[in-house]
Amino acid sequence: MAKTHKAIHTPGLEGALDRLEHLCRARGQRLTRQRRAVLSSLLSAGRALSAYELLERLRPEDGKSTPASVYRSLDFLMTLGVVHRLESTRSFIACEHPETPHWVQFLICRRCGQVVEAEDERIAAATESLGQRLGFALDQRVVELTGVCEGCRGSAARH
Amino acid sequence: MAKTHKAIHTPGLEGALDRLEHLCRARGQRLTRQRRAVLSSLLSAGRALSAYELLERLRPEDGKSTPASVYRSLDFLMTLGVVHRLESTRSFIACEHPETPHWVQFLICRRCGQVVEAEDERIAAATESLGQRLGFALDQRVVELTGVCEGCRGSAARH
DNA sequence: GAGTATTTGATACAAAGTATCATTAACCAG
DNA sequence: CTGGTTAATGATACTTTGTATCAAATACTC
Ligand SMILES: [Zn+2]
Ligand SMILES: [Zn+2]
Ligand SMILES: [Zn+2]
Ligand SMILES: [Zn+2]
Repeated sequence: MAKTHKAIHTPGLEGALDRLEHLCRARGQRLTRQRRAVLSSLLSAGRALSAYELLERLRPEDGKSTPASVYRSLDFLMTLGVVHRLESTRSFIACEHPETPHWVQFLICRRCGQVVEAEDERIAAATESLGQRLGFALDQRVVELTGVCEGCRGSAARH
Repeated sequence: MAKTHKAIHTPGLEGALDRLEHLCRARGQRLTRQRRAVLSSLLSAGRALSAYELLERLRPEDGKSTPASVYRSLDFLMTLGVVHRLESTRSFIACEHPETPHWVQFLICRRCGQVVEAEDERIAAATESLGQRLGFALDQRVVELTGVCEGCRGSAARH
């Protein structure tokens, strides 16, 4: 009944959890067990998960998680910027470079589900300038580019 | 019991329905009453509607519409390019310039719900080039920029 | 270690989207 | 203007995704 963390070796997991702790402290917000579990689950998944997939991964460790509580934790982690939501797949993914606040773009492979988080300055500049030109004060930018990744195209001779 | 169309005067409605007819004919696809009704309902709404809002607007004229059939019509109209789906608000909107196939961006006002459909070349070029750089063959680009429109900022002195 | 405000658990529900299969209707040919 | 054919719809039931409410638990401060 050792209750030590499972020694999953996800690169950067420890660092990410430390960062989470600091972020919470800096903002005077509480770091709860579930918030930690949600982030760490997303990190070790290594891919985007729906809220309910996430819930299932939490269950073994924490049988009393509910959809509402998972969504609450996800919302919290998103305001901290350490988790992003993919609108076009209704799923959530851990941020790949949460050091800085950022406007990012996602590239999503429709075959293997791989998601790459990019931070392209041309896109950032172009969207910002479009917003200004049309008189919008933007506060959220969803840029999700779906297609087929290189690997999948390679292994797609037929079909 | 006159079953003539209601004489709603939405600018461009007739033109849009004609275009729909031609598109269907050109592709050898069927133009059904419901498909016409869905497009015309979206057009006269003049804003984005959720599938269920749309369903309610269809009901008075066509009491036997169901969610499934509405979604089917929407999917059809989207493949034709005359309707777009807004991922970030889970809603649908008639295309504002369906003449040409296009990659568009949406600006969405979070206060009044206004949606502007833009076709910005810098964004198109930048996203395409990002895709190439990362090895993705893109087939879908979701660019949805949310903020507050000029009008709403004006009338927002307080709050 | 106790106090307090925040978070969570439990429950129930709302909203969004899909599967299946028998029936209907759009289109075409004649 | 018939039918005949095939794609689309209707009916039904269900899955997935997301929220509201309020009492109980817990993270943080002192
Ligand atoms: Zn990020
Ligand atoms: Zn792939
Ligand atoms: Zn359009
Ligand atoms: Zn507005």
